[in-house]
Amino acid sequence: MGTTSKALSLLEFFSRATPTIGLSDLARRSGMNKATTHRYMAEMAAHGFVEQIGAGREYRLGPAFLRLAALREHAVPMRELAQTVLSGLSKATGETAHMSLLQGEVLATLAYSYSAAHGTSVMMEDAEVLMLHATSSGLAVLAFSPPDFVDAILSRPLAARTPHTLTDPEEIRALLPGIRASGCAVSVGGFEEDVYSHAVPLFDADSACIGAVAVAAPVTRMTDASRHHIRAELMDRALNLTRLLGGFPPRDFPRGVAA
Amino acid sequence: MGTTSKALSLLEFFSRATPTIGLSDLARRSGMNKATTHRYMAEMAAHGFVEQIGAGREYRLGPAFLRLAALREHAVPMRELAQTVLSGLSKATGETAHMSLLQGEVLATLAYSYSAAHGTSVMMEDAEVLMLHATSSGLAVLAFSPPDFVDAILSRPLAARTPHTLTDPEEIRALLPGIRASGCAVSVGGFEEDVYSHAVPLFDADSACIGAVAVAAPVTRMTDASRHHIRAELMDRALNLTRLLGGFPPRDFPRGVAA
DNA sequence: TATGGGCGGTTCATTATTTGAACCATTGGT
DNA sequence: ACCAATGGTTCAAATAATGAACCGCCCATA
Repeated sequence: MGTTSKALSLLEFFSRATPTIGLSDLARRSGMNKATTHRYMAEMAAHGFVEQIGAGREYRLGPAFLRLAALREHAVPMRELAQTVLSGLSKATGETAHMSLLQGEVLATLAYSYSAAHGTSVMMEDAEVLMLHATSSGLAVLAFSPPDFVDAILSRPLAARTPHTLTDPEEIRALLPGIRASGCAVSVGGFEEDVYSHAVPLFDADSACIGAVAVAAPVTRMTDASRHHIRAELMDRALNLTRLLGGFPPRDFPRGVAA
Repeated sequence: MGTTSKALSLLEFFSRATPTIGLSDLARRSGMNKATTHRYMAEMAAHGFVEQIGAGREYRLGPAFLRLAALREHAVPMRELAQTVLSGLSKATGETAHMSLLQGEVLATLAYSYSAAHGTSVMMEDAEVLMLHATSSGLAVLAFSPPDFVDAILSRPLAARTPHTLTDPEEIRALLPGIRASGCAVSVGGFEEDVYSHAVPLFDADSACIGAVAVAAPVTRMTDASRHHIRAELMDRALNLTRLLGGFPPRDFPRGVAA
């Protein structure tokens, strides 16, 4: 791992929960030397990737990201495409639809859409990070990822987000063939209690899995009929989104509507 | 300059005009060795900052920026950014600085900052609403807005706030090319009597005009020297604010310091 | 008002990392 | 068949990163 990687990895410590981090704190969290941390942050600050704020001189993410995100979106209007597909999906299912992209070993939420069909909906956060083992989206991605990647993920400790989170690597591994066969992963209460979630993977131009689109509903609202309906809509629209993004499903991806 | 800085500087070569760049091309543009360039890009690709696309394996900005921009947006509200820029501007000019955003067909004041340099200052109101035809900010916005928007505004009755308010649509229209050329609009007593006001437009990520930042001074205090000084500071800092907000000035926006 | 512990930031000899000319393997045009 | 590009890799030489100890500061507690 090079110097640049180490510097960039410092950015991973910023999140919704911790939007600003002090120098010592950051050094502690990252396990890096304080001097090293300071040098990295100073270099990134020079490029607008981070900036220091106020009295404590704490660091936070910088303005450069807004500019670069705008350029990215201009070059690849992924978010815009995703948004329209998700709007249609949430409208068709009456539930919350969201899309997340694989970034390293987690999924980052890129876009979501709520439905006004019911008084309650599953709520999402911007830039929320989803564990691969704890969500339907994660399972969908794992099922269509290379074996060594799956091994790498499942060899790490699997944190339980809820009492229903699957934490046994072999149990998870056993689910994957079924997901590969159906093209759709399911998680009940694995990430949030009382959330029933379906997910279908997304693929890039090389048929590599790059993320997933999912529909999340309150468990209380799920019936056999709604499950079937969600599954059909999700499969159809996720495949469409893959195509819109310029990707191709793998040759063995189940194209027909599953039973 | 450290390794990380050099790696990050590679990102500067991506723009709207050149959204994707090949390895050799990037090495050539940056003046770096090809091997070095490749190592940098590989490290940044591992973090999702860039990704390779298609046949030529060209690089483009990666999806990580979308997530980090969302976090930045969450951590730093627009008002706070505006406030710091305005503080600097009022301090530098010794006059009142304010920023307003286009909301429908009027400008809404978002933030302002007074200076303690003089015994008197132009006073502002919170959330004050500014008419587009009666203020320097409004003229700045009109000058950089689409023609149909300008037509819509100027076809309505134009109320006179003071005896000096411009109310003739054609007279206003005639001012716009000059504002476009200089990047800076001026109003003397159009909104409040005895107020001399300069304004520079703000732009979003699509180079659409979203508002303006302005400096308002008592007419009695204005000299050629102070006008020139205000204009220079305003241009500089307004452009900076556009950048901080993740926006881009239009390509034809006058970047150099006007005479 | 001392004092101790936290903070952000800096130093400099030691050390590990970056560096780049030359090198493949491919591709596409002539 | 060739040439000139491309993206990518190698390895000894050279340079840049590293981190324990340090500074000055602020603030809460004694």
